[in-house]
Amino acid sequence: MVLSSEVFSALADPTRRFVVETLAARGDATATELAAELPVTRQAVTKHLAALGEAGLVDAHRSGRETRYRLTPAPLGDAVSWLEEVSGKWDERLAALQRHLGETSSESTP
Amino acid sequence: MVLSSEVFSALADPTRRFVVETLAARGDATATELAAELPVTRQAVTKHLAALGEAGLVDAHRSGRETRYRLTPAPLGDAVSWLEEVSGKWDERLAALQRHLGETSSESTP
DNA sequence: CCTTCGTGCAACTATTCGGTTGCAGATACT
DNA sequence: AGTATCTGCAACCGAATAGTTGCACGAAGG
Repeated sequence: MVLSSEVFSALADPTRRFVVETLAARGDATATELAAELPVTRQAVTKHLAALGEAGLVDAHRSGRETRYRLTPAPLGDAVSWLEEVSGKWDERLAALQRHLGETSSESTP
Repeated sequence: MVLSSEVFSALADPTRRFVVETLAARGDATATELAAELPVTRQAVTKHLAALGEAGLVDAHRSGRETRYRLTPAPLGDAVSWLEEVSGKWDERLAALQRHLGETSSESTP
């Protein structure tokens, strides 16, 4: 179970999550457009977009003098897989414990 | 869609993810036990466990002179919800775009 | 009682990170 | 052509973070 660490790191920052949400809703945006809705400068947003790009969550398309960023949500699925695998292991461990308690319910109860 | 930022932050660190995986598989562990399987000191693991605790992913139970940590996986579900909501929005935006392209396929294409 | 084991707390360090300012290069508009 | 936008790159700064070492304290066992 070896997951790209960058996905969770990318999603750890609130600004970056806002960018992801906005891209999911609008489909498209430039760094300047995103910065207009955020309390940070355009360059900060550019850095965040670079981080998201390294995580494979976003890719850039330059048309003319503006660069539009788009969501590539595949890594989100990887993250979900990891989370569900962990949750699953935990649940089955709990179930095993319940079963064990049932089997030994007639034994000593310290 | 306001998610506790701490969940993704907690999961951003590889050591912390290893701890979560281990706790999911074993159900129980002390900081010293976890540190034995990691290239860091016990104190580092304790700090990581504190971070996971702040994110609500772990809670501590002291019995005698040892403190055992256990997984509390509820926040993982919150993270999955957020991820699926974003993915969902993206998918429905894609579908809307497809529909739009279908409707306007006979119109002018500037 | 004394030793040992496990833990918790504090101080300190190096690196990473989010953010800024400043500037140069390319593209559109009149 | 000349000007106005939009972008990208680099340097710099403060705060957070992952890690360490050192020490003191409570619980078990001889």
